[in-house]
Amino acid sequence: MNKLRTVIVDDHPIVIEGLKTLLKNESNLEIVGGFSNGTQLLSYLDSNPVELILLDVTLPDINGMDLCQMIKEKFSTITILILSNHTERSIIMQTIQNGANGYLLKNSSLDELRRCISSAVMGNICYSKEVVEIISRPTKNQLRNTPQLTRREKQILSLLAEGKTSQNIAQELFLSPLTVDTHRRNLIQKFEVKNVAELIAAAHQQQLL
Amino acid sequence: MNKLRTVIVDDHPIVIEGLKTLLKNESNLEIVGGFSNGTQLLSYLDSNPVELILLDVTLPDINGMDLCQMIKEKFSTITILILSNHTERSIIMQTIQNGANGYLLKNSSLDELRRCISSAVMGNICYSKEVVEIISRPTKNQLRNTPQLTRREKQILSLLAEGKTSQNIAQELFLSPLTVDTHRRNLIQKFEVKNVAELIAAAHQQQLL
DNA sequence: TTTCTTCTACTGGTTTTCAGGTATTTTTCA
DNA sequence: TGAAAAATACCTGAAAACCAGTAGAAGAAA
Repeated sequence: MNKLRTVIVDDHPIVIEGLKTLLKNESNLEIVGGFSNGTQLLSYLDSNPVELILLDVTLPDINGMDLCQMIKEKFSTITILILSNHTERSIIMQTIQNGANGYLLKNSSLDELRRCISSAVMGNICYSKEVVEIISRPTKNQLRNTPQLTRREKQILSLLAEGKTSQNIAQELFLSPLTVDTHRRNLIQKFEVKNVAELIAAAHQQQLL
Repeated sequence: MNKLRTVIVDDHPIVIEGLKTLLKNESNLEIVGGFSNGTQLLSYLDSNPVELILLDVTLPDINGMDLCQMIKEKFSTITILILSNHTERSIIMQTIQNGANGYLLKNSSLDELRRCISSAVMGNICYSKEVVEIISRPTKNQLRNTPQLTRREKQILSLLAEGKTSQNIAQELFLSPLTVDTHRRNLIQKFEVKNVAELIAAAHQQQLL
């Protein structure tokens, strides 16, 4: 098997150099480039074959998440590993959703990096250990504040999220609008929010929609 | 290394039997039980050591996502692999968030199952190939319909999601409430929704909040 | 410099929500 | 079977949102 042509993208040149040094003895890959912004990377990709990209999220011009998506759209066969300091769940999830094949924190060990590279190249999605924890953890926190909803309340909640008015909902469910109003009011109370807009946002955050 | 004590949970007894047969020759694991609902599983776990659970999402009493969370809270060392037919992104994501160590579709090959088991046991999160695709795919579809928002609109959108009224927002941004109203109206138009409730839901779906 | 976009602000009228209650009837389940 | 929880329904008035259209000012881009 040929060596994987690999590029490193990070806004700190030091990190690029560090990674180059760290990886130069790897038998299965060959660092063919290092870039400190997205534009450079994109123009390089246009004229050079690359198999693996180690990509930072924080870049001066295009953020790594968007960049990831752009690359995947054009060159779907390239494997992209995100190498970042961001520990927020939402960022991790979004990179994955944008097609990244893995997510590592920058303090990951070389072993983990190796492991993720080979795993990702084989088509897996691979996370470093801390990242696995981050992904799994938040649920409990979220669920702690999650109010218990009755069946009817859940139903009305989702209809509200569809932009329906109490009137509409009442018609749909063969209820009095006043009843729907009551349920709506109970929902707002249970979630401790001010109005339906915030209710929807809260419900979404707690994955109830 | 000892064999992994493994249980299978699925509402179809046939699937349980099938998996047992399929896995009985695996050198690294030993099937110690098969259950067709969550309650049975939970009471078994209370008095028997288990290292690996192959878990279905659709169960008659407790759904697999919730069950997963309950197990992880009590027995955090148990590895849980979800084995399901559900191909909806949201379900996959939620099982992972609830602590599952992997997600496979039931039509996965034995090879994939083997691969995921060993990967998951080592602390990874592992998906079967189709699942990787599902996770990565939707972005484009979502982003296609995403309206372009101006800076002000984004700002007001997120304030609306906090449950603030036009009045509140106007005060906060030193604007006329009428102006805020206009922005709100433009947002509702751009997203092609009926009201703020639906607006928030739509914005959330498109990861704008 | 002109055009386009964005941000700003207004009029006037209708509909809906929100906040404070109260109260009866079903379900649920211990 | 009896209590608790859930679902149903009502009242009132104020506040807020929604609808439809218009339009000037500032800034960016062509």
